[in-house]
Amino acid sequence: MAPIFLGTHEVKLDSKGRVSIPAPFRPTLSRQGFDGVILFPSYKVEGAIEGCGQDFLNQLMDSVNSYELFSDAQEDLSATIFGAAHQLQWDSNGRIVLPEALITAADIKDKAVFVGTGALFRIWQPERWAAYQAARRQSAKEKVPSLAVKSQASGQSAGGAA
Amino acid sequence: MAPIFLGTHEVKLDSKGRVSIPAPFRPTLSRQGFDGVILFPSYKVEGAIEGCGQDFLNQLMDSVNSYELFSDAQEDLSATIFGAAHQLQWDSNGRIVLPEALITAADIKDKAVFVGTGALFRIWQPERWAAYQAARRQSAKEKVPSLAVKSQASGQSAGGAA
DNA sequence: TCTGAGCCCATGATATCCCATGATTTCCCA
DNA sequence: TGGGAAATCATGGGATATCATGGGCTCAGA
Repeated sequence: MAPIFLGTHEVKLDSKGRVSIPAPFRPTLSRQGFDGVILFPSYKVEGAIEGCGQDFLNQLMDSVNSYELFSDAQEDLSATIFGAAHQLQWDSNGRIVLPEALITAADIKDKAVFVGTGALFRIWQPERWAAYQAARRQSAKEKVPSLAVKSQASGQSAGGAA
Repeated sequence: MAPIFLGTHEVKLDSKGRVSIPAPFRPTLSRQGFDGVILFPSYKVEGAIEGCGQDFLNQLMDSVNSYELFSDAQEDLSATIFGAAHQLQWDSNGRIVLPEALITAADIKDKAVFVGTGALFRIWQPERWAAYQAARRQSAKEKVPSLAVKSQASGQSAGGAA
């Protein structure tokens, strides 16, 4: 089955910087080979953390490998994504410790929001997520009226996947 | 599981020139045959040390052999990589002694950064890495979006067995 | 004997494991 | 269909293992 992350889940950071991976995400991740997640700063959206499982990472590796060895494009990707990525295994309660670097990058304080975006998910500071979501909605309405209607009919899910 | 080096780890050189191999890298390396690393001056990036395990070296050998025997390209690669490579076994605490030649080449003083780049990793002098990362990130932003999309789109069909 | 490399032990800091708790949610049965 | 029992989940906190690092000791070669 295609690994799919859906929905929005707000969680708290405890005193140790731990967060629970939303339970619905866990089976999807486990199925990909290991009980954990891979996190990296989003290369598309400033201030968000990108999350995925082993599968997506492997695809990324393949993408990278399809480039000529030591090519510029390979360089950019490798240095940018792999260098900033964290592979984190969750504990017996399904929690991980968010790395300091990512907490800073996303400006996360005591709460975080996990947002499923299909093949991967994002982690946001709650207010930022709200703002981003609002902006996206607005943008969709202005630029693609017909899509906005279609998107409303199919529910909330279309909003965050852009 | 695909051997993958991820993340950025800063370590210190002690008075004997020893550095700890970041713990997350060690299982990946051990799985490739021996408890150690192979280091060589980066072919692509001036001032960085390239690191890998046995697997990547084998892969490199194959790729070199695919060039015409005695070609210039092979000559370059062989001389640069195989000639200057060091095979280093870590001690009971997971440390290696960085060879003088590599320390000089990378201009490393008392700190070093291990950066995972997927199939291999790099060792940098911290400031150099920061500068390089910033440059690459910028470059990636301009070039990578199409790649990212490609990778996502192919996600549903391609198995994760890489 | 001197020098250097490798080996082992010590230590503080950090991350991991494990158990406990309250709040929901799910399930089952009447 | 309503109520209650059981399971799941998010969260807290203490105990334990791991890691990075520092320093001393030993053996080999010069």
